[in-house]
Amino acid sequence: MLGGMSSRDPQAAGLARLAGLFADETRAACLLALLDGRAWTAGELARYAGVAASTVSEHLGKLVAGGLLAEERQGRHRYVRLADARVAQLVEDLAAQVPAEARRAPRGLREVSAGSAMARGRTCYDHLAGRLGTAVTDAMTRRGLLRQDTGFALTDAGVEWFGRVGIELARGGRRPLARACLDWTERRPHLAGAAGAALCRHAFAEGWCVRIGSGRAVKLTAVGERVLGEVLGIEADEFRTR
Amino acid sequence: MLGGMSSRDPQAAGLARLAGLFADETRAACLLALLDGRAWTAGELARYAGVAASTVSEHLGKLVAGGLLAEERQGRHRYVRLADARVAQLVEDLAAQVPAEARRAPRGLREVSAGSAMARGRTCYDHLAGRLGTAVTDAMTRRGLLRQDTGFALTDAGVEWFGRVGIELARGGRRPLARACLDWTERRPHLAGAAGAALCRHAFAEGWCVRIGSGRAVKLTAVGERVLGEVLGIEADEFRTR
DNA sequence: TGCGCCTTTCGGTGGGCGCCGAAGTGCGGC
DNA sequence: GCCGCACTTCGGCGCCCACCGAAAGGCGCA
Repeated sequence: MLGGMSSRDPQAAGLARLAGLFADETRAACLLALLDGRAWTAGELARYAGVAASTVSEHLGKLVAGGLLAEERQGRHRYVRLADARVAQLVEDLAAQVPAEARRAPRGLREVSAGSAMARGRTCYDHLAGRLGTAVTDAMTRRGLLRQDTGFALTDAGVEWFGRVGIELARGGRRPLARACLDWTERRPHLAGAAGAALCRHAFAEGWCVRIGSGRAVKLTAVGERVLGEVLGIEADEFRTR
Repeated sequence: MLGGMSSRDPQAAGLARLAGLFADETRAACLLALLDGRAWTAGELARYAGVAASTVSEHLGKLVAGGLLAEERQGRHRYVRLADARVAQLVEDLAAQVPAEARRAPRGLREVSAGSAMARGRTCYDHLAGRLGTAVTDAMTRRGLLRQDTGFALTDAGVEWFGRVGIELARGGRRPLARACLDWTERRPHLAGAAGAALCRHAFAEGWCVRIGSGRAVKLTAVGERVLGEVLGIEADEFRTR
């Protein structure tokens, strides 16, 4: 009936090719690392993933060719980052389906404290995640700014809230204003989309939170704790206990 | 530095393993076929994918072991279907990222007419898609039953509408009531989630639409055209023109 | 009970690909 | 202008895996 079976169904072939980009442990590790939304050099990724520089170079070539990464050459460095928010969402969606038992149990004091810092707060591409992210999302839901009972959308009061706090929402773009992103550590949704990104950007700009070291972990400042208490009514211990 | 590099990062390993299930053209073709939400036998999938029965049998074993498919043995037949709505959403999400140019251009009159039937209306796992799906979604948005401007959620009026039409919404489940599903043919979102599934189930039960032959294409009946005009104000030609 | 269909198991084959080290290229710094 | 560092290219190795045909297993039907 058919011999070599070259290109039977382009849809299936495209899906397989796309999935193939994720289907390698080293490439998957790179994509997960890049979920912090920042640009990494090839060498950093090689050290992070524990493979030779030549190996990671080939992987990055495939990921760029496949449209998942954007690259920027600066002198002798090659910086790569996730191509756009759609790619970031795809990585999130796939990672969220990974069975929970396949998570790493931290070994040693160093990893435990790094892990708990990540659990407290971190960036997820361009928005806030961890307990910090879910606490903000829950508070917005409690206050009627966000509704999750019939889907996931800002309410009119929520749109107004953004304006009152001084965060500009870019309407009209192709990107949805609000969307749910499943949190790995909390196993509950937090606010993503254009509004989540704007909120995160504002939080850093206003000093509500700062990055811890060079990682994706994020720490709430004293200012941030006070402001979030004022504008969202979040109690201070909500960021610590669960 | 490191020899075998066994299990470096369980998260990355899990992601790679999951993606690996999609990363084969034959398995991808099976998953896309199963997106119609129904159960297929192993033999049907083998013929559809154009490979030997023994080959598809091995693939199904992996997909079941990986949790993507559920199987049911009936006599000498092995029926498989997508494990749950989460898996279906994952397949949709991945398929939606496939570059548009990788779509199959239909060849021959038979494929053209089958393709246009699919474009008019079809099921997408457990909800309606194609022009039928987007027409319903657009009408609900126009009437203020669904809001897409600040996310994607039913409004209070929308919840009430479901009750008035006689569709029971299962609240309280883990599944979101409304969620957007990107349509391949229309390139626009349509209603998915628990509400989309309930609407689709109701539409079939009330004879608003029927399946064409044994495929996933769906045809609106005269009754359905009239009822949708009454309850959503959809003009008849909205299903045909775009 | 025996035949036929659907499915599975098994052995074998070929190709694809992830990995490395070594050599090469280009840029920055001393 | 030379050295060093970041990255890339290349050759080669080894493993994994999709594929098939042949044979075996299980079930329905006559």
